[in-house]
Amino acid sequence: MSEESIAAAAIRWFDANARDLPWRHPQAGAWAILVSEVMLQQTPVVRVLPAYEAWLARWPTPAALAADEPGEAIRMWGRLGYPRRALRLHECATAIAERHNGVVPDDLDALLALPGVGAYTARAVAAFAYRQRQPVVDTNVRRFVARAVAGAADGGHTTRPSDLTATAALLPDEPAVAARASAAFMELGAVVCVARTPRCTICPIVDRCAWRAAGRPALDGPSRRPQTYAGTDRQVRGLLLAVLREAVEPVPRIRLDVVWPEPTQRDRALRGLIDDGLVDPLPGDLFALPRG
DNA sequence: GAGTCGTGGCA
DNA sequence: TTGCCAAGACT
Repeated sequence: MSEESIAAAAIRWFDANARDLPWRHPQAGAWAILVSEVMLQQTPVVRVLPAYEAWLARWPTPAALAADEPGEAIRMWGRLGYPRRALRLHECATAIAERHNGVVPDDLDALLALPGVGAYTARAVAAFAYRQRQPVVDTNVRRFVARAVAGAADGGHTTRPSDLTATAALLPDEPAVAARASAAFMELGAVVCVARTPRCTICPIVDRCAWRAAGRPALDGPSRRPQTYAGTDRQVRGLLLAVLREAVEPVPRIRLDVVWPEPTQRDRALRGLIDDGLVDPLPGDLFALPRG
C-alpha cells in the first residue's frame, strides 16, 4: 500500500477536528446549505451564525421566502454586508419555487442558472447537500491546493479552470467520500492553512506539502489593490441602506441626506441602490426597501 | 479581466 | 493604528 493520499489524510483530520457548524448537521437540507453558502460569501463564519439561524427560522423553505417581500430579505440581512446577496437569494427562492417545484435543484447547470449562485456556490450545494463529486473551490481551497500541490504562496485572486482541475485530481472516486474531502479541504484552508500565519505544525499533510518542502517561499507578485473603505461609495450605500433597514415606514429624503455631507456622492450612492433594486423611490420624495 | 459591491475583527 | 482578510458573483 502506498502512502496515504492527501484526501484521506484531510478527511481523517476533519473527522476529528471539524467545527460544529449548523449547516453541517444532518438535518440541514439543501435550502439551509444554500442559504449558508450565500451568507458565507466574503463573510466570516462567526458573523453568519446568528443571521443563518434567524433566516431559516423565518423562511424554512424557498417557497416561504418567495412569498415574502424582497425588502424583508434585505432587512433580515442586517449587517452581513453585500446586501445584493439578500436580493439575489430572494430571486433565487422565487426561481426555485417557480421552476423547481420548491426543491433546490441537484443538477449543476440548474444550480448555476440560479441568481446569486456562481461556480463556487453551485458546486458547494451539489457536494454538501447532494453528496456529488464536484471540485468545490473557494479561496480556502485555492490556497490549500496551491500550497500543497504547486508549492505556491497562495491561490491567486480568482478561481481559474486549472484550479478546478487541480482540485478535482485530489478527490476520491466515490462521490460521498469526495464530498467529504471537499469539506475537509475547505476546513483546512480556513483554520490551518490560513493566509497570514499558517499552522503547519498541526497540518495533517505537512509531510507532503510542496510549499513547505520549498521552504515556504513568500508571495512574489504585487499585493492586492488598496481600496480603503472609508469615504467610498460602498460606505455611503451602507449608511443609506442602514436607515431604510431600521425604518418601518417609507423615509423622506431628508433623513437620508443627513448620513453623508457630500451631495454628489450621496446622490450617486442612492441612485446606485435604486438601480440595483435595493431601494424603491416612492411618490412624494420617499424611499423604502422594495415590496415586490 | 479588472472593478464594484459591506462590514467588522485582528495582527 | 491600519492594512489585510473573510465559504464570491456579476458586469
